[in-house]
Amino acid sequence: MSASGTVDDPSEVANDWRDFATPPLPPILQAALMTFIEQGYHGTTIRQLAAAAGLSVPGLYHHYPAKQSLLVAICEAAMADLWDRSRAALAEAGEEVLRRLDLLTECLVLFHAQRPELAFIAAYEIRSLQPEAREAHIAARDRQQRLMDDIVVTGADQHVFTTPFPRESSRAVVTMCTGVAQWYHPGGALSPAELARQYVTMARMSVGAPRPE
Amino acid sequence: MSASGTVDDPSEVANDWRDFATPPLPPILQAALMTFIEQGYHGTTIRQLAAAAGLSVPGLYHHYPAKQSLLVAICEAAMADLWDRSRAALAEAGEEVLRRLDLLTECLVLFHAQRPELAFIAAYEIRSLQPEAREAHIAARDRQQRLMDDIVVTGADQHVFTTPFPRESSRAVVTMCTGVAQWYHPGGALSPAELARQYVTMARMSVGAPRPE
DNA sequence: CCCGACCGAGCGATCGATCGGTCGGCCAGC
DNA sequence: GCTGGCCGACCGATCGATCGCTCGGTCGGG
Repeated sequence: MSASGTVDDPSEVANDWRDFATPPLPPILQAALMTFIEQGYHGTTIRQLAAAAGLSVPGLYHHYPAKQSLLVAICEAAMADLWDRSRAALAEAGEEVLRRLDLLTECLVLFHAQRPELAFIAAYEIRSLQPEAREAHIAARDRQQRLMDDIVVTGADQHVFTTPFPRESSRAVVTMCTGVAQWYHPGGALSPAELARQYVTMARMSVGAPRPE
Repeated sequence: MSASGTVDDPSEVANDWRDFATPPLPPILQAALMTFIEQGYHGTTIRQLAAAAGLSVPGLYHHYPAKQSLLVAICEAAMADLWDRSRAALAEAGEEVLRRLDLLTECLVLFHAQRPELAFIAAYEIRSLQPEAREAHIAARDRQQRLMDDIVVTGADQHVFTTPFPRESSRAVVTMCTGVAQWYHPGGALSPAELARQYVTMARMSVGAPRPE
């Protein structure tokens, strides 16, 4: 909303889906995210959230009307960020299915390696969302999954991918990319870019596409 | 059915790792498991747990000394069950790495399809375990992961698997099998056995092994 | 002199856990 | 065959602590 100081201009993210320099969340939400990661949503108290944000309890309520709204804001930001990056990656990829598979896989791995906390909460705190927000979140997740489904099914139709089970292979590829968020942390042996290259190869193997050179 | 042993004999589970007929948990823990699935550990109250078990609050405390001990008991049962089945599957498989990959994959998929609730809690409620129990749980998980790691690394050494990244492929295979618990439910289009056959093929593709006929 | 940002104090509700019981079945002694 | 004692299973009532949240302020910048 504010014109001057915001760093998270959605068009900026969409134009460079490989860039993770700009923080994805305002400070209060970032502090809440880290606390939710460690203790879970229901395991975190309002007082802990306020302390993590460097505020008193009423100070926190001045910015967000309820504990639930913090989680909702985090989940919405996570899904929107991944969605924008995915669309940008597919726009860059063009129409060839193999290249679309490569870039969407790269995008998924980069996101889950660079924003593991965001991805973790968005994936495993769905139960803590109240019904309305949960439905919206699930719809966003299904829409995201469909990006990969379309690619793998199309590739199988065109006999570019030889998998006998396109839908299951698609789910498996997305699952293994999503799983990166559970163990990767930025100081690891592999850089996110190197990791993404490995996963591009593994994704190709999983759907029965030729390996890159 | 079997010539020796009773149905409750734990060695029987180890001897028939494909059988999921006998309930894995006593009724109170089973009720607690379903409640944890729906609302998470911290989101569940002692009163809900007691009601789900058909008991009063003190009645529940008569069987388990604390809320935490219910979660610990569930996690321990889950890890022990999967571990016993995996050992039995590998014992049946013999020494050939391809067959070891096939049977361990089948075992993982069957478990995660037949016991999705157990697998889900064991995987995503680790944060809710107190430090001591959490360490033991993580050790059990690492030991379980190592079963697949050894197979894939050995297969790559023997040039039976052509994957350029044995360790990463192993993690990817386990991740995609584990992911089954997140979406499969027993009334689905595929039976657990059919699903396992698909995943055996996908696991082979992921590590670069020849597909089955 | 007003308004957005923020805080100390405290609200009612609910949390996990505990206390002092009740009740039915089992078993030894006679 | 009866009885007194005992124990595991279970419960109503309630504990102190803590929960999410709110009220009535303070205070500095415009």
